[in-house]
Amino acid sequence: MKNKSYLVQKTINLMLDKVKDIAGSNESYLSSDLALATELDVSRTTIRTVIGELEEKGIIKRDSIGKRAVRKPKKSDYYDISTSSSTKEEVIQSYFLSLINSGKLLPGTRFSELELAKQSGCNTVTVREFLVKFSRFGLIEKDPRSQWQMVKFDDGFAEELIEFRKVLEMRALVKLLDQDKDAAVWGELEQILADHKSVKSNFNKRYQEVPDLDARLHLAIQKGANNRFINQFFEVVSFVCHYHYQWKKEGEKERLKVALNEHIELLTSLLARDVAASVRALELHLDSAERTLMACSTSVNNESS
Amino acid sequence: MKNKSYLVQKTINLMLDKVKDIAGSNESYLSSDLALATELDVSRTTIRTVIGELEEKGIIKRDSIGKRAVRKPKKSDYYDISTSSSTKEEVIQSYFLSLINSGKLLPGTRFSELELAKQSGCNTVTVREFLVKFSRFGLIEKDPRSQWQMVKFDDGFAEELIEFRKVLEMRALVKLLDQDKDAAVWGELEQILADHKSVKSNFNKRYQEVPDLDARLHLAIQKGANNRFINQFFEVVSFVCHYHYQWKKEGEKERLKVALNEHIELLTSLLARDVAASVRALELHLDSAERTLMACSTSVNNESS
DNA sequence: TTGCTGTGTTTTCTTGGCAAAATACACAGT
DNA sequence: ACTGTGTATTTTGCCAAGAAAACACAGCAA
Repeated sequence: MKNKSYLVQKTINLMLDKVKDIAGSNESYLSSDLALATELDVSRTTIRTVIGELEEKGIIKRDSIGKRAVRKPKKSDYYDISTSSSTKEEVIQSYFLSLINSGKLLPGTRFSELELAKQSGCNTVTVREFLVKFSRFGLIEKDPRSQWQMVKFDDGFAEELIEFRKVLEMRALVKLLDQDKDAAVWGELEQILADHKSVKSNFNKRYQEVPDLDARLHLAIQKGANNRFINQFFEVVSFVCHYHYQWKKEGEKERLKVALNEHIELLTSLLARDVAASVRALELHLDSAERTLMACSTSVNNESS
Repeated sequence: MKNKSYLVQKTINLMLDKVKDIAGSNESYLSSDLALATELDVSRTTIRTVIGELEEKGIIKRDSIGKRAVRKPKKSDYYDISTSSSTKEEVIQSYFLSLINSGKLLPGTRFSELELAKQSGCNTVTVREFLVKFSRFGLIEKDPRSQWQMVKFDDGFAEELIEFRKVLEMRALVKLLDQDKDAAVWGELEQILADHKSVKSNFNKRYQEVPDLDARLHLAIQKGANNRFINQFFEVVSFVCHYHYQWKKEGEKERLKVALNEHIELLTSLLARDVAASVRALELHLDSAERTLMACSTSVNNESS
C-alpha cells in the first residue's frame, strides 16, 4: 500500500465524514466532483484520487448515476494525521519557533539553513523559503553568501520600536473611541476588563496569564483602526516585542503587576469613553513597555559579550 | 580557459585596482589574505582564487614574504562585468520589475512561477524565492498549491493605505521640524525646493520629472523620523503607491501640476519652520494623493471586469 | 444549452546533487 | 601568544527532475 500524501489523507478523512452522513439514507449519492472540490477547498484531481481510494476500499462505488456511498466508514478507514508530517512549511515553522521560544536563538546568534534542514527533516529549499518569509518580522537577516543571524540590539532599537508602535496604536485608539456605542468591541473590552480583575484578585497564582491578557487587549485596540496596514504591522511589532521579552526573567512578576494595573486603568478610561484619559493611560503603558524592552536588550547584550 | 564566476570576476577587477596602486612602488606587497577579504567583503577563499588567477597571469607572485605585485595590470586584464549576468536573484528581480513597470501585471492578474522562470532564464526555485521576498510589499499573494496573483483593489485599499502613510509621515514631519537648524536635512530640502522651482518654470517640458521630485521629498521627510521601522514601512508604502499610479495616464499632467504646487507649499513651510503650516500642507498633499489613488483603483477595476 | 466526467496538460512542491564560496582547523614563523 | 598561510569541512546558490496537485478541454448526457 502506497503512502498517501498529507493532502490526500486529510481530504479522505473529510470525505469519510460526508459519506457517514449519507450512507444508508435514501439519498446516498455524493454531489459532483466539482462541488466537492470547491467545498473541501482542493482541486478536482485530488477529489478524484480520494474517490478512487474509497472505491478501492469498497466504501464508495461509481455507477452511471454518480458516486454512491456503499457502506458506512469504520474507524480504521480514517487516517491518523495528528502525528503525520503535514506540510513541510509547518514542520520547519514550528521547529524554528520552538528554537526561538526555548531561547536557543539569542540576538546575534548565527545559524545555517543546512543545520535547520537536517534537524527538522526538511530540505534546504524549504527552510530557506520559510526564513525569507519569516524575515519580514525583522528578527533575522542575512547577507548574500553568508549565514543568517538573529538581529542584534543596539541603543535605538527599543526606542524606535516603541515609537513606531505608539504612533500606530494611538491612531487605532482614537479611531476606536470614535466607534458606535453598540459596536461589538465594547462588549469585548468589558470582558477583557473582567478577566483582568479576576486575575488581579488572585495575582500570585495567575500572573502568568498577564501576557495573554496583554495580547488580547492590544489586539482589540488595534482592530479598532480598521486598517489592514496598521493591523499587519501591528502583528509584526507584537511578535518582535514578545520575542525580546523572554529573556530577563527576574523582576518579571513585578513588571506584570504594573502592566496589569496599567491595563485596568486604560480599559476603564476606554469604557468611560474618556479620550484624554485613554490616551494618557496608553502612553503610560507604552512607556513602561519601552523600559522593559530596554532592560531586556541590555541584559542580553551583556550576556553575549 | 575556464569561465570565472561573477563574484570572482568582480573581485579580480577590484584587486587589479589595488595592484595598480602599489605595483612599482617600494612597498609592492599586498596585505594579508584576511585583510583583503574583509576589505573587499568576500571570503578568504575567494581572495585566494583571485590571487591564484593573477598569479597565473603573471601579475602577482607569492613568495616567502607575501604577495608581491610584479607588473601593472593592463586594460585587457580586467573583466567586462557590465554585460555579465550577475546573481540570478538580480536577474529575476529586474525582469519582474520590468513586467510591473510596463503594465503587464495589473491587479488581479495571475501568473505562474514556471512562466517567469522560463522567460527570465532562471530556475523555478530562484523565482519562487524572489517572489516570497517580494511579497512583503503586499502587492502579490498566493495560496498553497495555486498560482500567484497581483492583489486586487477593493474599496478600502486606497483609503487605508493613505491613512497609514499619513500617520507615519506626520510623525516624521514633526520630528524633522524638531531637528537642529544646522542639520544636513535643511540644505537638502533647500536643494529640493530649488529643483521644484526649476521644473515649474519649464513645466510643459519637464513635468515628467515630478515623480522623482516627489520621491526625493518624501524620502527626505521620512528620514527625518530617524526610526528604522518607520523607514522600512515607508519604503513599502512608496513602492505600492508608485505601482498603483502607473495606470490612469489621462489627466496625469494636471495632477502632477497640482502635486508640484503642493510640494512647493510644503517645502516653503518646512524651511520657514512653521509647524502648523507644514502639517496643513502635508495633509492637503496626502489628501490629493488619496484622490489620485482612488481614481487609479476604480479605473483599473472597471477595466478588468 | 448546461452540467458532469474522462483525459491530457501545466504548475507547484519536494528532493538530491554539484560547483562555488564561506568557514573552521592545523600548523608554521615571528 | 599572535598573525598569516595552507588545507579540510561546511554551507550557500543554483539546477534538473519526478511526484503530486491544479487546471484546461473535449465529449457526453439530460
